[in-house]
Amino acid sequence: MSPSTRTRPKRSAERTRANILEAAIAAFAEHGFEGARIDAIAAAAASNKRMIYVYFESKEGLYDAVMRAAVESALVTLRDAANEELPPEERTRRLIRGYMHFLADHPRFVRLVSWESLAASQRASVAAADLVGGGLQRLAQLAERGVAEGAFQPIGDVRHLVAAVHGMCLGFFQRRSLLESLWGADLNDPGAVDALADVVVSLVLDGLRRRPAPADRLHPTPPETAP
Amino acid sequence: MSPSTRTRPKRSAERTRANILEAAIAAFAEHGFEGARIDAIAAAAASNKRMIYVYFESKEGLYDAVMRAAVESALVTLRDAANEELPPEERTRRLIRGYMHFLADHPRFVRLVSWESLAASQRASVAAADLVGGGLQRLAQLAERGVAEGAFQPIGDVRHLVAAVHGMCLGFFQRRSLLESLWGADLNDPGAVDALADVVVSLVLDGLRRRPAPADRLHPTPPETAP
Amino acid sequence: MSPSTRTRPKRSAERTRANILEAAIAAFAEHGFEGARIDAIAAAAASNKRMIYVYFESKEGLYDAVMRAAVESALVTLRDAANEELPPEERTRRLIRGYMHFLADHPRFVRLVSWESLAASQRASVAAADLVGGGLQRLAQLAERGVAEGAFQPIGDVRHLVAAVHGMCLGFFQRRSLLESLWGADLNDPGAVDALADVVVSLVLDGLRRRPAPADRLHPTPPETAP
Amino acid sequence: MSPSTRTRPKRSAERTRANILEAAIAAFAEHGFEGARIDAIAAAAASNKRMIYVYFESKEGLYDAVMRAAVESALVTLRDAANEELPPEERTRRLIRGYMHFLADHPRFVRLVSWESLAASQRASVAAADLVGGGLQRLAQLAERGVAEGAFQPIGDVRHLVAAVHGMCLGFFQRRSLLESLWGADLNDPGAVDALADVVVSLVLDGLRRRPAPADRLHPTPPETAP
DNA sequence: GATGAATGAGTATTCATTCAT
DNA sequence: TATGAATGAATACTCATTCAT
Repeated sequence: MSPSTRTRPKRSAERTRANILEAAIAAFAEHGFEGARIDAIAAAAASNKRMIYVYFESKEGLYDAVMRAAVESALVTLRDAANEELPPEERTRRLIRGYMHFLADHPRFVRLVSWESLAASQRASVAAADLVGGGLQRLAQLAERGVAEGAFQPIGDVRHLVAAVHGMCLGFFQRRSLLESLWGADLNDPGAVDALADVVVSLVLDGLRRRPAPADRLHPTPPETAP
Repeated sequence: MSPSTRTRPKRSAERTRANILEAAIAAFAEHGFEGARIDAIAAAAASNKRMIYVYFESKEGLYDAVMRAAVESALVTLRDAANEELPPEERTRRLIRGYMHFLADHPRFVRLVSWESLAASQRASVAAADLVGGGLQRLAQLAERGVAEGAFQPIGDVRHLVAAVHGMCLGFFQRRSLLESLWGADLNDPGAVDALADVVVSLVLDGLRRRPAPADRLHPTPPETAP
Repeated sequence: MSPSTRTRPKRSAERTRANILEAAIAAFAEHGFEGARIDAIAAAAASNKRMIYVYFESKEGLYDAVMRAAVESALVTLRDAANEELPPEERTRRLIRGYMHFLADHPRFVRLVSWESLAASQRASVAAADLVGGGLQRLAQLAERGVAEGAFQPIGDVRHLVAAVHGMCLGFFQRRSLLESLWGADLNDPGAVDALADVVVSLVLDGLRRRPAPADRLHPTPPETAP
Repeated sequence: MSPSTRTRPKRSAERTRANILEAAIAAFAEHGFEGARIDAIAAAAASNKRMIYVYFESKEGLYDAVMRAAVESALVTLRDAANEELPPEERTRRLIRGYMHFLADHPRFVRLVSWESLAASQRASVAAADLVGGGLQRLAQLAERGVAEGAFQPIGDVRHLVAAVHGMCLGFFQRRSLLESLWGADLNDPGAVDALADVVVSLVLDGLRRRPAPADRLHPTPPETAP
């Protein structure tokens, strides 16, 4: 019995599972946990309702698998960007750009995370919270390194800062359609996403307040230390 | 006490309507449109299911009333803050602080808006979108005035900036419980909210990148104090 | 206390009752017992739901009153036509014409009777059955008098004949809209009703079969008495 | 007996569908559209409520299927009778007898058509109207052929005549229980139906008015016996 | 493993009817 | 007498889940 012949049925089983998962991702992203319909998922997967229960045990089980898959794919995509060795500012720019492009390219991920954060009180799918929590902590470490290296000034709690940046980036894509119609823009266009990312980067690095020419920079910014 | 002056009739349309609306706000905020149960709302309002249909026509009608009420309360709270005549930086600080305190004080509003933005593709409750859209546009005008007055440097599209700030503020409270447990903080504490708001304000006004202070920075920020 | 002042409230009470009854006739005629809505009737009567229960005790009570009123109005209209002293043929013509005009002028009566005959198995409103039954018996007596007077030939059971004629007449108006659209006719037009009545009269009196000229009429019709 | 040849699987879509349809025919015939209860139909079909929606989509869908089935069965039964090549009088007799026996044998059909004609204004189930309308037109053609062949004298509009006959026949069975109790007869007895049909036939062919027999009337009615 | 039929608990909605004023 | 609010039982319809083949 060659391994290839033994693999055939398993292949098809895996494919069924994958089809269901794919259909479920689409459904849960679109309608949320309550709104998604098992019937519709089975139909979209060109499979049978019973199979969902065979492979995933219940609607909740399926939902968990969906969240796990989404988080996993996010991790894979984002890990690389975070690990590059670059000067703090450039690393910041890269991270923000990378994250925003990921969000732009994965609207279903954005929606899944959003639904999940709303339902968090009721269901116990820790996956998403872990992802966000873990990601935020990692970013906080990077930011602290920037401070330690003297590139960044310490404003308040670094973890707050990180959460703020995360909110900015995610927010654009949570309100994607509203903003697109408000701006007459199309966030499928990578150029548009770059421009948006640049706004975030500028804001994070330089802020909004106009300041005098760099020639006479002698004191650190906090004005109350002045007199 | 004559019966005609009795102010608390047991059968009062207004009171019943208000009870139902209150219960519905809680339910829709907690479970979203699909997840909320008419039965539960009627029970929580200590009223009868039928009354919901008398006063609100349908679940969707009730939902619309809830959104309208939420948006209205938000507008009332925010209008004042936006209308004050103050120098741009101070106005910015006030607006951000005011908005964040509003969000901190109205977690149900945060959830309602979040559910709504997810369901926007399916339902046509324009209320929330209008609020956010309108609010963003108003803020954009304010920011542009700041630029015109020479207080702000123009970074990218002002509307992008405004959306970014909105995302920051709202994001904190969308992920409220996650962040609270991550930070060991309690966002019911006004002080904690102030601190968070200050991070946002600092970020918006000054950015993160450390730069030498200008020679003539002798006084606190308000520019109009310089003769 | 003059009778006129004492009558005032009674007048208004009677008027309320009459309004309700009128609205109920319309509603029951249009939608039948199950389909009629108490709410709609109260609204159409520009009165209050409670009044219906005050005056008629229940939906069924109201329905009974409606049937009684309908039957009564029918009796009033039809009694005269039947009591005239005329030769049998003319009386037949008059009766049929009169009945058909009554049906044409009272579509709600037609519908009420039709609903009732369908619901007869379930409700015990004998009124309509009595009317039809009583009317049929009266007609049967008239027909028998015609036979006794030698004007009519006895075909089968006279009661069958009467039921057949009743079915013809009523049937036109039970299928009124279908026939109107099929014929391109308008049964509100008295002329059209007359024409229709003439068909019935001709059929009843002379039948369809063409027969030889009247000159050589020597024997009574029944052919089996011939040889 | 191999399992594959087993003809009575406990789970058979067709059987379930048929059971539901049968139960629905009974229910709609008995109570009409509004009065029929989905719960009761499911119970009577020894099936599950859900199945009704799987097979028929909605109560209205089920009702349509019921009407379609009823009409179809009527058409099958009546088509043959109408297509026979016979002399006009005999064809008339056959048609009337056939139709009346069909009505006597299918009381549910009578009730369904009656409910439908009352509700016609509200629902759009064209089936029944089409049947009656189509049937009437076909009969009208037959009658006109009789006139053309010289067997019938033209009285008024042929279409009126046909509607009248239809009303007679249907009317007997719409008022079935009333007439049965009035006559002390049982219309389940084919003989009784025949007698009733003969009344209709006599009326249609010869009318009621007594007239002297024509000289050459030597033989019983069937004209083809005269050489 | 895969399929389609079946089910029971639940969901929004409606109705006739009855209080309270 | 009249009014408007309230109610509980029912009604059409839906869903996740489980048999039977």
